[in-house]
Amino acid sequence: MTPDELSQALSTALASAVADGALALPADAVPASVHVERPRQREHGDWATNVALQLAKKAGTSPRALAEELAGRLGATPGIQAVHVAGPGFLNITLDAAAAGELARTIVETGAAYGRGDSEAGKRVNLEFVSANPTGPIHIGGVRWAAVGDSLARVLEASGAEVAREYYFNDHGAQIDRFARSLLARARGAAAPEDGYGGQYISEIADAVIADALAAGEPDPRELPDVEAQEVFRARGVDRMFTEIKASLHDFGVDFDVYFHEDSLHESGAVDRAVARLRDAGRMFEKDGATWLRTTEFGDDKDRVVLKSDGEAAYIAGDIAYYLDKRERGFDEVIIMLGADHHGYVGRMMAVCAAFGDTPGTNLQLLIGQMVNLVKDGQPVRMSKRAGTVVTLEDLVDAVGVDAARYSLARSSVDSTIDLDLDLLTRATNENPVYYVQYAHSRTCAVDRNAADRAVSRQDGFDPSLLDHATEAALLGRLTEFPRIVAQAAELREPHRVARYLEALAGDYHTWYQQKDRRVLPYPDEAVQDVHRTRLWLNDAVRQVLANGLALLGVTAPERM
RNA sequence: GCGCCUGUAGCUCAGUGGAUAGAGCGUCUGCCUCCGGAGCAGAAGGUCGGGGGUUCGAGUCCCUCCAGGCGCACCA
Repeated sequence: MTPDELSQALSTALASAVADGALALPADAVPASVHVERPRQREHGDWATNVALQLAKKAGTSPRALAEELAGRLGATPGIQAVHVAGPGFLNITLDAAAAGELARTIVETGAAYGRGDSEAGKRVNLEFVSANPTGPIHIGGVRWAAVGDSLARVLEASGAEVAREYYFNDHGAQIDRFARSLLARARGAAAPEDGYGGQYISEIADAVIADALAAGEPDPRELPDVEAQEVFRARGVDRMFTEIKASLHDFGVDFDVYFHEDSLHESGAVDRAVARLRDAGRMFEKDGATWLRTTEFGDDKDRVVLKSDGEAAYIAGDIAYYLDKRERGFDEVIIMLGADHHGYVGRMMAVCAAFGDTPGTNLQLLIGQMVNLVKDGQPVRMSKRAGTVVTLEDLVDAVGVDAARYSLARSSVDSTIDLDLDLLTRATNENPVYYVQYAHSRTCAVDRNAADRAVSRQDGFDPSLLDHATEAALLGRLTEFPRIVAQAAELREPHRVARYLEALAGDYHTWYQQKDRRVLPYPDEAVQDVHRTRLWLNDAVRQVLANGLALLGVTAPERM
């Protein structure tokens, strides 16, 4: 019996009580589905509901009386072993072992599809994340979005959404000019320009640009006049950086469907078109020689300049055009993950969304994530290129590997600032919970290998009623939750819930495994019996769910460690 | 000054109104006579930042104060 079926049974019990006149509840107060949850305390059964507490007042009765009424009607339902009324009016439900144990077979037979659902079905989602500027390698802050964003995309896809992963490549404007000037200065052995970029990578990129140009049969860009030289360093430098970023993300297991170039919006006239459209809609006004969007009309705290008094487009003009472009490509939900240092954009971007006649929060969703801090010896370390405390994506992967990096970044809520310990990165990595989960998975695989040797197979003799131990009930209950966890992670845009779930599941598995009288394999002097075959189903169900969950996080599920 | 986020065990963090607030790491005590000890069982460790309020019930919702982070451009 699944939680959905149980919820349905409760709903039916309520409806019949109302129909009988046993319950004086208005028909519209009967919930279509009753919320059931896993109680924290094992003694409280497999499932619990507070529905009696919530409806008692409306029904003009006491919570306990209502609960008793429901318990009586529910007791006869097949698959339910016991229903108890507890505390102020909780309904605690225990399923019979066979009904619960059936799940092991269901999961194994469903395979990789177990956990998938349709809660986001029919949605076309554009998910933008990372979008780091091409003026340097991706540092630790961007890596967090890579890990979380890609997992979110996977979770949304598992819930039925069609997802495009998109990277906004910021290759237009003053930052890029500074980048180009920095490359040129370095190439000519001059000091970095004021507010330019000074990292070691600048030298490497500058050298690469020269090599690329020469290889292409072009003159040495250092010898060109300043303006032309800077243009060569800009174009080739950005291209180099772009290639590097793409490659390191790929090595991290993150591939984008679209790398969108900001420059293209300006070149194609998309910016002009978007601005014209807002102007026609009466959302723009002129003041002080500039053209403004009246974002205050939609809740922003101040109006925004879109076209500066010198005629140039302000940065937001690109964002406006980009948003419109995504919508015109047919995405009904445009999601953008941003760092906390960009949270000031929320008001203006939501206003842009509304100005186009769209619904903020639906057509446009901005997810703000907090920053990653570096910590050494318990003290915060400012990221500084000169001090060598910039941790890039590649540094992180070199230190701990892709699995540990992705997992540790994806297992926390993005609302929390993360402290990353520099010493921990360079020391032993076994403290990462990813190993706890992966170990559980490889254990299930070890059991499978040994089972094959002992000729224990899932061929015949599956008897779910044999899964009657407390540790088995706990494990089955946990396995039941997986589809809900995935749906919830998608709905709330919180993929870290998957990681936390896997840790709990791994814990339940280890506990079960450790029970000496619950071995999958018979002892040497013992014959293979149905209990062994049946437990193998459970073992394999756990393996499947661990594998499915790790896949949602972009982490491997090793068969051996 | 205004806005967003955070404050939970020694540390890093879970906990979208439920019952006795959890995990990992760290500390202490046990467990390899058989499926992998990267594991398990147990112990110690908490005014859930403070104070009000809503509710049958608040770590969770509301108000307020305190502390920390991040923002408040005709920069990108």
